[in-house]
Amino acid sequence: MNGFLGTYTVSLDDKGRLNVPAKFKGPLEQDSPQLVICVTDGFLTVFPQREWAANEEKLSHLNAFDTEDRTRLRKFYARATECEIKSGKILIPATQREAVGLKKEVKIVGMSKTFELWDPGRWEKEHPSEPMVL
Amino acid sequence: MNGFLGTYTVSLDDKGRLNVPAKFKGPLEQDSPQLVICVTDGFLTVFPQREWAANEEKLSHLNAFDTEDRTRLRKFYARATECEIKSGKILIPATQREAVGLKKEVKIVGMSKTFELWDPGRWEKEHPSEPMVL
DNA sequence: TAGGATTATGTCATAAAGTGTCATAAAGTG
DNA sequence: CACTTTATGACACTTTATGACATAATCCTA
Repeated sequence: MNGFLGTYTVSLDDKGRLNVPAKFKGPLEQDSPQLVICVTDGFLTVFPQREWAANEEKLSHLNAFDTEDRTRLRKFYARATECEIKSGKILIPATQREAVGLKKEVKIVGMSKTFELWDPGRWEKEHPSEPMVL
Repeated sequence: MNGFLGTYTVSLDDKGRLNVPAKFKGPLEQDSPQLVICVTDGFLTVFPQREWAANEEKLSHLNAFDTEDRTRLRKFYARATECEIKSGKILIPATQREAVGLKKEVKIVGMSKTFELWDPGRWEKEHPSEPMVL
């Protein structure tokens, strides 16, 4: 398994639930249904439970008594929400949908260990097609 | 075995499946049926599982928390899709077919470790026959 | 705290996309 | 030229995506 790969356009249902494409369901559900959704730079990042824990680990060296470190920690934690896959769907909390402007259509973009949710308009604007370079 | 060599013209069936020529089937299936198809510069690149993993390796120094690094990672991952050879055929996802303009006929071009899929028209335009020079 | 409103969840029906298999045609081989 | 392998199209069947709806949980106010 290569992790989350590719770009899909999927829909949110009337209640704001994301229909997770089949290719992402496997990896998500086998780990655990738990996941963390985090407001990043104009889009949402979805961490499977295990991956979130791994990242948290990396932040453990930061010092909660240091002002700058505290700011970094806060960025990480304050924008995150714990969610769950249920019946193959993920309910994206309204505040997070609004924070990045998600409407009916959503681009879901694999990033290997995590994946991202984008408003299609913003996605197009920030990712004009260019040749891939390794 | 010398890897993928040569140029063939093959067809996609009504559902967009590529009929893999016999010469490519062996190398593809003996490794593993898994492969990754990636939108490159106007054509598709097909990586056998193992080869993809090797390329991914090259990105391992990038930091998923850094905005710029993330952009590079995204270029790599977002254009890729995990696929599989099944019954000697590979389903090319509709989005990828559209991205590079594949219709019924496809040029399949060996590149040793990987191979490429081209729309014949574009192939001719970019590769007018000329003597080969090393 | 009861009741009404809002938000969440499960399930199903339908349409669309993906998959396996086979028959035939074409190409390659000795 | 007979035989084997390969490529292609067709079709039936399975899986997936989506919208809709019914039910359940939660929140809020009177």
